[in-house]
Amino acid sequence: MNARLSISERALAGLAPAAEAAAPAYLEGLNDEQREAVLATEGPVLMLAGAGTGKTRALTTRLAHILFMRLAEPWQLLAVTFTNKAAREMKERIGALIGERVEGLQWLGTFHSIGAQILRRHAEVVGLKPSFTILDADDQVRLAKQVIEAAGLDEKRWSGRGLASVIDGWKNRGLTPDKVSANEAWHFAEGKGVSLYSAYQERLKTLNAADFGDLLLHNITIFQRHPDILAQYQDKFRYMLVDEYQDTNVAQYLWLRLLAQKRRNICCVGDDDQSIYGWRGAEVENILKFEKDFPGARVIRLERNYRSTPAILSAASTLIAANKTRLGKTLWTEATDGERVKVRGVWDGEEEARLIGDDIEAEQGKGRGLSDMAVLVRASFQMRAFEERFLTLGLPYRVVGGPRFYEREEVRDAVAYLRLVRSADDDLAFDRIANKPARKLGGQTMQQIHAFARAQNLPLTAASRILIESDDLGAASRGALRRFIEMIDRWAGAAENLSPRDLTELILDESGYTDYWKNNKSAKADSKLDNLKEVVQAVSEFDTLAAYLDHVALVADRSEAEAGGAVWLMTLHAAKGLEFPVVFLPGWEEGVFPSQRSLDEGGAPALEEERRLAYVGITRARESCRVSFAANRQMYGRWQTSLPSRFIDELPEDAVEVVSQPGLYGNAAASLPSHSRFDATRLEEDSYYDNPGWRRARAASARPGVAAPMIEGRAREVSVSAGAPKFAVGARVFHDKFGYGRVILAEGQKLTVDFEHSGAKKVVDSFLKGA
DNA sequence: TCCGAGCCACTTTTT
DNA sequence: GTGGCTCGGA
Repeated sequence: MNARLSISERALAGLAPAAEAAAPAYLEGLNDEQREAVLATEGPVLMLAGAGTGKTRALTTRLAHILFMRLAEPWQLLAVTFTNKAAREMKERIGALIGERVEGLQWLGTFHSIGAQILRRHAEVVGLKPSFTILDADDQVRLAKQVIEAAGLDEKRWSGRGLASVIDGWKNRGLTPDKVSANEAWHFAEGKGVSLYSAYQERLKTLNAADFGDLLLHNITIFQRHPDILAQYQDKFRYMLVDEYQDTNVAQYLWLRLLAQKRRNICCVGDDDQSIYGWRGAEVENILKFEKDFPGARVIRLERNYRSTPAILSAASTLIAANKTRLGKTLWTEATDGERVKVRGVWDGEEEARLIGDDIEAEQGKGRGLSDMAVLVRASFQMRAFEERFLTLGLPYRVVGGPRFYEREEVRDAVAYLRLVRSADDDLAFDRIANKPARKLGGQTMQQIHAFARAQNLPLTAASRILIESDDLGAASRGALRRFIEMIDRWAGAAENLSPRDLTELILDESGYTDYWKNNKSAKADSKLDNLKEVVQAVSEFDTLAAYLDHVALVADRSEAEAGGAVWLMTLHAAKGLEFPVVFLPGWEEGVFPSQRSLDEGGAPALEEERRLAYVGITRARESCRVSFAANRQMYGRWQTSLPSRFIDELPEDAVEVVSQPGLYGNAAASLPSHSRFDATRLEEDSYYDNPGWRRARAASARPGVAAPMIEGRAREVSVSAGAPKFAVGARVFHDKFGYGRVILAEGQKLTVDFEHSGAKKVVDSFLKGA
């Protein structure tokens, strides 16, 4: 074991005869595994950190420790994260430990921001100028579209979006056009995929631009072509730290491996059970094969959980154990009590939203803060039911996600002006704002400019300069184009003397862009103007236009209003890394979660990823975790009957409490003339409720004492209303699925209707409208 | 240039 | 059910 002691471990041991006594204060309060993760500074380390096990603490302490021990200076540490938020938090927490030296951590950031930093220094190696523009997803799609157009392909059949995503996929896997296999080239446009990819890359070079994928891919190319450059970084980075390693894609993996090859002081932190980004290129494989990639790697498991109750942990652990491809670890806690995971079956999506709303109000009544509660959904379309319900209740809520500030039309327009002023070759920016506001540069004129630029192989601005001196354009268009180009030139000149803020104000004013929205009478105009002011505000925080534009492209965080007192509503993906005392997990139905589409497209591995998503969901909860599923759900305007999610069956019985309502099934059903409402649904599909989860739900609800309704009052309402028929025999009705018909038999809620097109069917009254 | 009709698709989404 | 996009006409 001694041989495996790291420099820092030996250093610490050598500090004093009693190492314990000499241990620095920052090691106090760490458990054994965390401490091991902090001290094992030398050689490859894989830190498998389960949910809620104090990962962030361990890794920030580790970095601080390296600095305290003077094993490296701040600028010799490479620490990569996926999100800006994670990078920021890490920096703050290290700062709290080491003080102002934290400012020297210039290589702490996201993969993309660090990739961009390196690329700016060696841009010429891959044919770019150091001032290259970073394109966002939207620009990428536009560019891809142009490439498809230029190749004369049917744009309906082959969308820009499609090409962009195929190219993205290749870039995520570290493939430059020459490395894409012939077989894969068929993934797009019948074999033209690769030539389109090459054309796309050529266009990027002409535009002096890089997309997100390029930021890393170009790095790899540079490292491979110039071993001397690689060696320089290998020497520089004495210690490397990678957060969320399970989310790395192949390109990121290759990048890391190149950099770590020499010193091998790489510490990857992650949790294979929380890998939920496979669909955008993440390879769980990376974390699974770490020990193979780095022989002699030390694997440290953080399994002691400080977040959740035993029942929540047991539910999560049992569920995730059904996955085959995992390294395996078991969370444990010293906590002993706490409530079990509640599983509730409801009639439909609306009722689910209503009951969760009631639960939230009940918790609030008990003194729980609203921001202590979160509703986590699989897909954003599920949010609507909750928003509607919360609005009705007047319950403050906050949606995390959605369109981000820098993705909004007006913000992108304003930024496009700035981009064009900074880099005249930025054709995408030119295209975007040349005629916004309208300045007589309509589609006709723009097409002529494009055609000329393409023929001469020039950027649009350069082409425009020539065109305004020629007679190729009509007098009106020529004048309009001249005024536009002169405006750009004037701003570019002004940029020398003005602060970014003043320049931005000047541009927004002189271009007429602000007036464009002032004159717009739509309801959106006000908020658009506000957002423009926000842009000016944001710009004024930067010393140079270039710095601002990089910020926009790379650090464009969603602006999350930090207002307390609101229930959280977000997707499971967005919830990763967060925790809440009370978590609601609605929509656990086959088809919704696991998502049918995911299963169709990804098969067994995709199912495992869905299961990991369920695991992430459950482990967000500290005290209370409430899963629910609906028997019926309206999707895309159609009613669908659904099966409880297989994940519900995978939860351990003893950690779960099934909470159901009378009137749905169980006791109250017995009081109905012949069938429960659920029996009525069985008429349509007999096997739906013949599965273990459902049988268990029924059995549990029949057991007295276990199935106490969560909200008694409401539940009783449901059961009381269960007997009242809504339509009389002979009534004309409308059904979403079957159309018009006439009621021929009524038994409580269960009606037999003779439909005009599909004949007699047994249906439930709630699916019917009067007609 | 702008607006409405028709058509389509529709998980997750950082950088 | 809904929103986004395209196309054609005013």
